[in-house]
Amino acid sequence: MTEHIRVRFAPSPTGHLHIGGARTALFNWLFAHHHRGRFILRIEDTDTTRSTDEYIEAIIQGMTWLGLDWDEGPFRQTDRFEVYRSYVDRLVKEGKAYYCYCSSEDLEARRQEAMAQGRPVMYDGRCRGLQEPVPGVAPVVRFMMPRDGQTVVHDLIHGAVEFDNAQLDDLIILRSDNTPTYNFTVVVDDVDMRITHVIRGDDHLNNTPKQIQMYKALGYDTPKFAHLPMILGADKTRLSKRHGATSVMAYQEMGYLPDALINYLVRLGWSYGDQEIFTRDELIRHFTFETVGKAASVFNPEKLLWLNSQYIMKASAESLAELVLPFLIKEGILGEEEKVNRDWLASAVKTLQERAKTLIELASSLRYFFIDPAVYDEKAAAKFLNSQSLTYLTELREGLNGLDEYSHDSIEKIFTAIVEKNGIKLGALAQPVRVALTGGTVSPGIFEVIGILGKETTLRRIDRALSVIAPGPA
RNA sequence: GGUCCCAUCGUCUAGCGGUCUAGGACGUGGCCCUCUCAAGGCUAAAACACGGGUUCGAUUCCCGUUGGGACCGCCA
Repeated sequence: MTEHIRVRFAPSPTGHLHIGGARTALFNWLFAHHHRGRFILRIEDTDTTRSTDEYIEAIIQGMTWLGLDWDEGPFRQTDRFEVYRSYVDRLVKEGKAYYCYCSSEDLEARRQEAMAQGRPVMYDGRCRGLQEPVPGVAPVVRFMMPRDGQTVVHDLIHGAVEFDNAQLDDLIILRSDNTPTYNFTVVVDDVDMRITHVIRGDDHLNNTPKQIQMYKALGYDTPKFAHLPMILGADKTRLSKRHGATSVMAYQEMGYLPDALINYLVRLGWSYGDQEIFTRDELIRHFTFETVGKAASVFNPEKLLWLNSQYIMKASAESLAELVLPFLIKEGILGEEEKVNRDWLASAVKTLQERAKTLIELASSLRYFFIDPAVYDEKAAAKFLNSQSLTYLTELREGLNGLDEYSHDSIEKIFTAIVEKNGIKLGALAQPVRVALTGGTVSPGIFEVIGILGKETTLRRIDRALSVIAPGPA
C-alpha cells in the first residue's frame, strides 16, 4: 500500500477567486494528479465577519470554470468549530496553551510602541503564568511557544529554512468570542484531513514554524511543505486590483479560455525546458517541484493574451461557436432568443480564429456576418467606394449574380476574370468589395467572406454600395 | 524596525562548474509572404545587480553589499 498523496486548496471566502489563489489551486491540483492523489477543497471561513456564502460560490465557480475539480469537500471550517475547541481544551489542559486577558486595545498600543521604538513586534507572554481569571474580561487562548531552540521548515522549494524560536510569539488560537483562528485551524484540519503536502503561497512561510510547533504540541507529524513564489504586479508589489483584473472570472468575461489562463499561470514559477504550450495531460505528466522557481514573478497580461490567441487558434470552430454565443448577445449582435445555425456560425468562426485574441474580439469581428454594415468606415469609403471601383463592382455583381454555387473556387474565378479583363491587381477589386460587404477594410479572405454571406446578402450589400457611389435617378 | 524569502534580457524563463560569443517565449523594430487584417517564416536590439572568496575554471558553490518582496492581527 503506497502512501497516498493528499493536498488541499484552502481559500478564505473574503473575495473572489483571484489569480494568485488560482495558481496555488492549480499547483495543488497538478501535484495531486501527477501522483494520483486526492485534491481537497477547504473553505477557511473562521473569520465570520468577513466571510460570505456569495464568495464561497464565487470561488467554486472560478475553480469550476478553470476545470480544477476537487475530490473531497468543499469543507467549511465553520462546521468544525467544536472540533477545534476540543483541541484547544486539550492544549490548555496539558499546559501548552493559556488564557490571556490583555485587551486588543492594549495589544495594539504595545504593537505601535514596539514598532516605533524599533523593537520586535511580538506578544510578550505576560499572561502565561496567570492563575486566576480576570473578572469581566472574556479571555483569548494563546498557544505557548518554546522560547529557545530552533524550528526548521523543510520546504520542497526553499530547502531548510531556520527560525529561532525566540522570535515566535504566543499566538492567539481561540478568540474571545470562542472562535478559533487560522493558524490553529489550519493545523488541526491538515491533521484531521491527513494532508501530506501543504502547498501554498510563500507569504505563509513565516507562519510555518509556528504551525510546526503546534503539530508538535498536538503530537502529530508535520506534512511536507512547498511554498510557492508570489505573483506580483508590474510594479513588483503584491498583485492587487490596482494592477487590473485579478479575479479569475473577470478573465472569463473578457473572453479568455480557461485553458489559456491555466497555461499562463503554470508558467509563472514553473517550467519544463523551453516549452510554452502544454496540454493538461502534459502538465500533469511533467509537473514537479524540482522545476518550480523561488523568485516571485510579475503578471504579464500581454503574454496571457498571446496564449489566449494561440488557444483560440487551436480550438475547434464548433466549440468556439458555442463559446462565442453569449458574447454575441452581449455585443448586441444576436438577440437573446435568436436561433443560429451552428454549422454556419462555425464556418464564420473558422475564418476569424487566427485573427481574434479573445472571445470578445471574435464576437465583434463576427458582426458583419450577421448584420449589414450600417455605415461605411469613412476613410475606407473615400478610398475604395469611388467611380473607379464602380465599374469593377458592377462587373462583380453581374458575375456573382450568375453564380449559383458559392464556393471558394467559383468565386475566385469571377474575381480573376475581372482582374484580368481590366488589367488590375486583385486588391483593386477586393478592397472595394470588402468595404461593401463588411463596412471596413479588414476581414478574412474576401472569397471566404462572400461564401459565408451567401448570394442574397452579398448582392444586397453590393447593390447598396453601388447606390452610395452612384445614386440612381431619383 | 525585527524575522524570513528572493535576485539571468522590459516581462516569463532555460542554465543544475567548463558545452555560454548565455538559449527559448511574450512584447518591440525590420524583412518575407500577401486581396486587407491576421497567422506564419526569417531577422535585429535586449540580461547573468555589485564586491569578495572557493576552484585550473564561475551565470552556476560560499560570504557580504545593494535592491526587491513577504510576514510581524482576537485576517487568512
